[in-house]
Amino acid sequence: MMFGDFRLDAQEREALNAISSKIHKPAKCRIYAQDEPARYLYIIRSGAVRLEYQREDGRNQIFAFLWADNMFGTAENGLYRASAVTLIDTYLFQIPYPALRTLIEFRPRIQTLFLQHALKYTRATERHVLLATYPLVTKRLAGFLLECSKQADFFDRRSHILTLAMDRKDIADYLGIALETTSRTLKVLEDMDLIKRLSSQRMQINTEQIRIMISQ
Amino acid sequence: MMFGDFRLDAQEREALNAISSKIHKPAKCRIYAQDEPARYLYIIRSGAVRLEYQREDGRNQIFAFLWADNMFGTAENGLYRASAVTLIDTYLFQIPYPALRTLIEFRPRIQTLFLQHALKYTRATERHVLLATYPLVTKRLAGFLLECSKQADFFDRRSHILTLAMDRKDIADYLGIALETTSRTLKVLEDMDLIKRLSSQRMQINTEQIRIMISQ
DNA sequence: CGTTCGGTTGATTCCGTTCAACGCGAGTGG
DNA sequence: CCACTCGCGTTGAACGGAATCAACCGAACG
Repeated sequence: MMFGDFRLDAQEREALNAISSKIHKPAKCRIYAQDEPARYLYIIRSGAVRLEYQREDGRNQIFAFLWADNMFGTAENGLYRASAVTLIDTYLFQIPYPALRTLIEFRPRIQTLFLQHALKYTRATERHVLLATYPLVTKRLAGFLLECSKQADFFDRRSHILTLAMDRKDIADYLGIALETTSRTLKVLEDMDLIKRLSSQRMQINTEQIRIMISQ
Repeated sequence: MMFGDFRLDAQEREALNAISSKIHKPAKCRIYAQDEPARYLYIIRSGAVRLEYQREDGRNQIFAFLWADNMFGTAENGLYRASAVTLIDTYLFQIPYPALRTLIEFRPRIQTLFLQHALKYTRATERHVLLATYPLVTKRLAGFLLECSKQADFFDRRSHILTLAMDRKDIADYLGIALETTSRTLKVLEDMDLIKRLSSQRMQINTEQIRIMISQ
């Protein structure tokens, strides 16, 4: 990575802190809506957020699920490109764009942080493309579970138990499939002994076997 | 956009120029390969490039088609994430990463340029997700043609004639469909009077009607 | 004139969508 | 406490669209 080792120094961190406010949102709460003027940039302190895009034809596409330490709220022509909605109880940093721009003029080095995050988000979106274009839905979903299991907060490495913060519709809208297919395919994965469903939101997953299945 | 109005000043441009070399690649030439150590960042002066990702299962996924003024060559853990291949005769700026890092330490403001490009690429990738997840292939391909028609170098606004720099396989690998489907779907679009094929690489396209079709 | 490569077309198969019904737990009010 | 509803997840049957495998076409090239 280009700036993998970058860290803000104490002064920079404080300067950024000075213009940020800490805010809280309960679960299933809209933080902002698509096409609304982009006033703030957000950083997740804890919780989870989905970015969703409303298509002209009425369907919904989820661009990303975001976790602690991720950033969101980038704009296109001054407007938010997608809506941001909390999946669960979430705490955020809220940074007003005008103040941020001023800060960056004085301390251009801070941009590295944002460049770092932009590159991270881009990689995630590329992985998203890879998932969403698997011709077989089993691979899409299996790959999605692997992706989720990278989130330490929601995956226990000992017991291999994954807790999903999103519902079936969210998964379907992320992978571009019908929500019934999500259900059915989870069953297929269970029949292949790749996962064991404990409840609708919790499952034990066999990461090794899943990886093998995907690469075939 | 966050830094839509940013421009390098004369000094900065010169400093960046000093560490860049101008190189040339003929059509269908590999610039670098996936998983190779990332030594250079590239900016396209003229021409067109595709970024392609080789999957474990042997299939190929194209991440993006890039045109003049675009940047590519970002790394993950020091390695290129995808291969870069020219579609046509292409002229590039080649910027070595070590020199770039040093330059940025002295002139951190230059980073804005890279942040700008990263955000632009991210938006393109999000549009890619939207295209690749249309349930109907006709919409995927139609949307792709619209996307291509944004490139002034390859689309004549008067005659509405689009020149494709990529072949059928590339389009298929970009949209996640079979190459035969690309052919068939072009025929469907022609039967719907949305396009008129002049040759395999050139076609006249009805952007208005296509937009309407997609939003239904 | 034969070869090769990219593009097109055809027939069959299969996978995911659609529309519909059903199950189940949580919350609510009588 | 039970009946009812509501949201969410699951299951079933029929349909349709894209993949696959195969053949074919035409232009470029030696």
